[in-house]
Amino acid sequence: MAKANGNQAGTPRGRRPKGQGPDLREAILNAAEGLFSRHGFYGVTVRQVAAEAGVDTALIHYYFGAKRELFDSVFARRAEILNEARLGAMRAYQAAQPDSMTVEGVIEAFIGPLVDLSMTDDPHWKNYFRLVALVNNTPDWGGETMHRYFDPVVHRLIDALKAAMPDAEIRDLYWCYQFLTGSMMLALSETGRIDQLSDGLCRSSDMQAVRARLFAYCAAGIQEVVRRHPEA
Amino acid sequence: MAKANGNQAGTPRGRRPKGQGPDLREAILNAAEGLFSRHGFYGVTVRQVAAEAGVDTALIHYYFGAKRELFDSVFARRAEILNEARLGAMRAYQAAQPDSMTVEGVIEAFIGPLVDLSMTDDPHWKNYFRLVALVNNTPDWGGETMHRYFDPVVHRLIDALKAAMPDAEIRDLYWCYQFLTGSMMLALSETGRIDQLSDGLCRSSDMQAVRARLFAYCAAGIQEVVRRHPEA
DNA sequence: GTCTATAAACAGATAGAC
DNA sequence: GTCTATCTGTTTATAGAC
Repeated sequence: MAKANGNQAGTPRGRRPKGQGPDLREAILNAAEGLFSRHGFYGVTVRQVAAEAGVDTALIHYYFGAKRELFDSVFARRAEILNEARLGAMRAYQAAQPDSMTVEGVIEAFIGPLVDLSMTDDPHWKNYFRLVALVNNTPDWGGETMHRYFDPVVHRLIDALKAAMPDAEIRDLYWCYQFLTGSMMLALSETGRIDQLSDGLCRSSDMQAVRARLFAYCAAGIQEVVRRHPEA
Repeated sequence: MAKANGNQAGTPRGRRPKGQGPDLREAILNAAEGLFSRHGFYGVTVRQVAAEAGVDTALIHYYFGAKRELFDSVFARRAEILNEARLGAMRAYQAAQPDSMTVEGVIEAFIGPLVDLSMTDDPHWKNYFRLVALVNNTPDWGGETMHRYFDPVVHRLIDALKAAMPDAEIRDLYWCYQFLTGSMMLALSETGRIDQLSDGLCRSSDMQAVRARLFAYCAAGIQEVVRRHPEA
């Protein structure tokens, strides 16, 4: 990934269009989100985004500058909303169960909001989660991006887990978080793999099935690792 | 992804070069493997592969044809070896414990060979696992590719889990497999994310730490899901 | 704000010399 | 087998008309 040339002064990049009819800026972001999430950054051309959004390529550069800045705008747009939802859920749970937090309760507060958003009628969140999964799995520049946007809420999770299990080793919690996020992101990105593997018995779009299993799965795994606290 | 034009007759694509000095065919595959695994299919140009391998682009087309065929060749090359290693480990475990298989034992037979190969001095396996993780996370065409190469060994895992837990619901096992593979692939692709998140306390290259935790984590999770057998 | 037109660079792929 | 040279189409990005 090349260097992202910072916005020069004077260019109207990032400004919202006036409130007149269809918001083309949002249309561009939605189109880019869907395409990037399915084909990756390099697998999508600016022209495809323009065609999908029903605008010209020049307009995309007018609003967002370079292609990479468009991608960053897509990623950033829902990150704040998502972080608010998660922090709210975790705060609410910690407030409701100040002295009897369970591991599974903490996990549910951390993952639940994502599953809920994915089950909304709004299909854009599914695209966004696919995109986050893709970034999370990008060794090249994904780590830096995840770090910038999502580390605070993850540290909040680690703290809550530590509160629920005071004897837990911090290193174990970090590793368990990685296992957890791998499962969560794959489930949320709905790759269709499980449909084919199970010959239709399971459908990757079945978020109800995920909800019914993922929290318990992760909670049991974490507790077992903490219980053994390996020294390696 | 465009149509893959089938090999016309007469072209020497896929043939091995004669045994003379450095094997350029393998050099190309190794270069492509490393680059594709880090930047994805569209993020790598044939010219980059050629430069990395120290050959000309024309030679790549001579050996492999189109870019997509090169990618498929990279993916297929180690798939067979990997499947053999896994099937061997699972067969060996089932033979050693015919009547007392544990869930964790089955899991270890399934994941262990990958961790072992990753800990080898040969760095190419790490690249390959990164590549598989990337394909596994590609909604577009990844499912089909995974299906073609890896479904048999996964079904073998499902069967072994069912043997270890006769009362288990098949649907639960498929879902748990998805959770498991998400954790496993993320851990094996060594994205560096946990290094940054934990501020150096954990290193994603520390396969010993993975080995000490992942098996127990997955086994406990699966057993808990099976124990509850949700109906959703 | 939005589009037309186009510049400038780069991609995948092949023909043909050696 | 391997490389030089090149064709052809596409890509990002911008300048400027409206």
